[in-house]
Amino acid sequence: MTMRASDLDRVKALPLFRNTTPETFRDVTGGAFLQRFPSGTTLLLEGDTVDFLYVLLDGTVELQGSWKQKETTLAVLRPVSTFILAAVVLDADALMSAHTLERSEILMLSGEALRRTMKQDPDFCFAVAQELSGCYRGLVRGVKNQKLRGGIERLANYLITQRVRQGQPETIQLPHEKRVLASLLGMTPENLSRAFSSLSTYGVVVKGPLVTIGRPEALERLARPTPLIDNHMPAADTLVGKAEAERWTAPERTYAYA
Amino acid sequence: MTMRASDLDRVKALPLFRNTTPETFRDVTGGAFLQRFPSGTTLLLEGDTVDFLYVLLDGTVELQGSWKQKETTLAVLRPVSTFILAAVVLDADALMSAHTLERSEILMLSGEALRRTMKQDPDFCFAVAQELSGCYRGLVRGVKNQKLRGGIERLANYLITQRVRQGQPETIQLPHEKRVLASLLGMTPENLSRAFSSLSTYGVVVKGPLVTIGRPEALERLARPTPLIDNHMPAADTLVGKAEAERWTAPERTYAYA
DNA sequence: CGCGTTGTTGAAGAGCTTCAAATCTGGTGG
DNA sequence: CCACCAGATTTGAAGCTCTTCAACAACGCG
Repeated sequence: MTMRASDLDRVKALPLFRNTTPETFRDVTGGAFLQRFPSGTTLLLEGDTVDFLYVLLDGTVELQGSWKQKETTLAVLRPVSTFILAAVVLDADALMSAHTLERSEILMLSGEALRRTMKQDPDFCFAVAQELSGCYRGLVRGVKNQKLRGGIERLANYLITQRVRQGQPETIQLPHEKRVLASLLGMTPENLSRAFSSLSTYGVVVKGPLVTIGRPEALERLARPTPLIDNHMPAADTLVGKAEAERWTAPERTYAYA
Repeated sequence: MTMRASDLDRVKALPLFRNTTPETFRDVTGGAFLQRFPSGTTLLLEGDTVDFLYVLLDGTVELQGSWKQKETTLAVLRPVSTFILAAVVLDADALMSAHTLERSEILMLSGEALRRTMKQDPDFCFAVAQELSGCYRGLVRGVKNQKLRGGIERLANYLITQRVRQGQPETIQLPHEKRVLASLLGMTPENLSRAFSSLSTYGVVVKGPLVTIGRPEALERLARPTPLIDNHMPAADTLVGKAEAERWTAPERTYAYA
């Protein structure tokens, strides 16, 4: 319950709230409360009624879906991210469950208040629509990634995306356990392990959570990232020509829950 | 360009417009125009700038994504459906291409006008947010379907969904070519053909576009449909108990582009 | 009726999963 | 601080699923 002013500032900095008036922001965050959860806590189960918009302020949250004893990871969230916005807007049941992968700090905003405020403030409502559009497009990218690429290709593209996000270092750090990554990429842990081995041909060396990408160009030739799936800006020197470079200008925001 | 009044009525009946004021409806449909396209026409390519919200009034449209000479079907739309709403809201490039599978009638609404109207009418903006939420949730279902189920299971569930939508007849009709269905289900045409054969064990008999489901209970035991993925209401007599039945009450609208 | 497209079937092989066992690793209690 | 343990990762072997290629059959449109 002890909410630091800096926490609210971080929430205010989210695209969803960046341009809201102070009044609207107060309306939405009015009945909000901050909670701390230990690692491994289940926040929400598939099918649960959703009463709050969650905002992850610190820690890591995994969203997953399940069927017949199988589970799959739909997204791994890091601060600062909102989640289950769509269920809140529709006042519907959750389609995925959420649980913490680390000790986490989560702000819970009243869904009721959010819907009410949307109807009062068209600018805020528009921001919600934009956020939802971005989430939707993130999922479209995810489906294309899943249906059009094989496991090794998905891993290769994942590594390239991470490299870009981490500032193009030679060695990147995997942001979570490999079994979670495997589930996110739609494969078994064993298969992920073997996929990493296959990539040694392309200069990829794995040491625990550290992955060294020795020959980025070789990896990119295999991965063939595209802005229509991967939504990131690659290193300029890996691009073939100006025409191709232009396709990469102005990447959208990334939506982690995609 | 000849737009019948009945066409506008059908658009007005869409969830997106059902509760809008006549003024707002006029604002959005103001500069709209109706176009007729022959079968096989490409309406939009991945990466294209999107200037219009499309409304399919008659015919069939396929949405697909591609990568490295591969293509996959993301949705098959039938009247009355809107598409590429998310790209319009963000004024962004299309992530999927669209083309007609039959001669089609399509209404094109100005994206500019749509965005302007959203900012003026909070109720309409809220309706857009609801629509986007539904689209998002449709995709979440799609990802779960794709990642958690094998090919035969996806086909079995597809057949059950069709049976429900067509009013539980013993014999259903496939709404499009099998190769399109295969792509939608994320498999090759050959594999779909073999999947149909496998289902003969469960009372499924295929004759061209007609599929007879001889033993629905057997098929459901294999398919195990769930409201957290399939979003339809099954026949009451296939449910095991009251508790399970309750999980199926109040299905959401279905979003075909999911 | 003919031809091109669509659908089916067979065989081969690539990709992925499962099971089992052998490390490896991080975190905990002493 | 260290030994220990549970869980995570890797590796191997076997088997299943799915794709690919090729050939053939069926269908539908002109």
